[in-house]
Amino acid sequence: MRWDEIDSQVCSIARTLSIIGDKWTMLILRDCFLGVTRFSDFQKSLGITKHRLSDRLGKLVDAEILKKHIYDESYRRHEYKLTKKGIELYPVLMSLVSWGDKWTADKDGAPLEYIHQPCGHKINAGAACEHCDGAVSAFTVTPILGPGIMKKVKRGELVDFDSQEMYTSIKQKSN
Amino acid sequence: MRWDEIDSQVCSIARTLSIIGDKWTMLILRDCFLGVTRFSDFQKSLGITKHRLSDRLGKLVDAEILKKHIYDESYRRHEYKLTKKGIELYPVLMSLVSWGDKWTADKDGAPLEYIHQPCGHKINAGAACEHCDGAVSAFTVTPILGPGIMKKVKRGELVDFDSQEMYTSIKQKSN
DNA sequence: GAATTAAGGTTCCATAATGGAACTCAAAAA
DNA sequence: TTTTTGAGTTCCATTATGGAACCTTAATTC
Repeated sequence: MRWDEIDSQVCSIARTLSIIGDKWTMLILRDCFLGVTRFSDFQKSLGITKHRLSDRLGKLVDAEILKKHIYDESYRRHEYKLTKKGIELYPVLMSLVSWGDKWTADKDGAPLEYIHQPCGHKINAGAACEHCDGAVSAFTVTPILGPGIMKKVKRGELVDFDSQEMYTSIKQKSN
Repeated sequence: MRWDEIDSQVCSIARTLSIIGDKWTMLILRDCFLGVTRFSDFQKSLGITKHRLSDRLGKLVDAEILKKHIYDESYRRHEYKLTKKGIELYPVLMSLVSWGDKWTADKDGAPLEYIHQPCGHKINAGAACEHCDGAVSAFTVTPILGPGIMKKVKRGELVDFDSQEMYTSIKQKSN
């Protein structure tokens, strides 16, 4: 079976992966959840080639996971924003984060941590807040810089880390 | 940036995807959680070519997500079993299922449903049981056949559906 | 007001990943 | 003795990807 036939399987996982199971697509979505909206910002953050990014964004728009909005008529420039369908992919991303934090993190710890707004505590597990058991969604969580970034910044590493600007803007939002 | 450099990103999602972000790997893991252990069963269920399956299983073993056990010394035949590290990928799979059930299911509904053993109810959301709010893990859930399979079977479709045997064995386990 | 820059792409080509089919190998069954 | 089965490998044609260069429109800079 070729991969482009995989969505014919009677399986929600196969059908989901036929849409977002591409190598780059999940990282594009990660950036979306962190507030990235413009073509050039995705490209800087990911280091993906332009034609590949163009193709992937187009497919996400086709799948109605992202929507293209024009934000400057004279420039004809747009931003890509998550739809409701896209926002609901949040638990997928969060569960990847949880697993990655536990099993792939370097000695510095998690690069980002996630705060559950209703209760103010860090989220540890897949899609439930350890502290209050409340439901977790993209709207109730704020990302903050975690030790995995902070320690490296303090040590002067990450100087030409392309995503640093992004993380700085996150930090400001969370202050 | 090439994909094989992606694990250098300071991001748990990127590092996780560098291990399991491959097109087929998640589907192999899906089968693992459904109880598939043998090379030929993976191949039948997935329709993946043998050399690709061989490569992917090898990488999962290298990543310590699967462990190879010999189950028949004279035949030199083995089975692939999830390690603790692998079992903890369960929330990732469950969140893909939830999203897929909601956004990609056909009119028949979800192909499989998941029962939370402690309370006996279906799981709806990412990683929490709707009914009792208890924690969800691979050990406390039993898959049963959902309407998306059952209705097709009743209509006589799926006759040469390769995975049918697998689903039948699931059904028996859950009876 | 000519040249440069920026956003958001597209085109071209060489390299890498993948699918399909055929082949291997060892042991058991017919 | 031949065939079958599990678990792979090898070979080759097709497809996907990365890198670099190019394009277009509008704005800025010299």
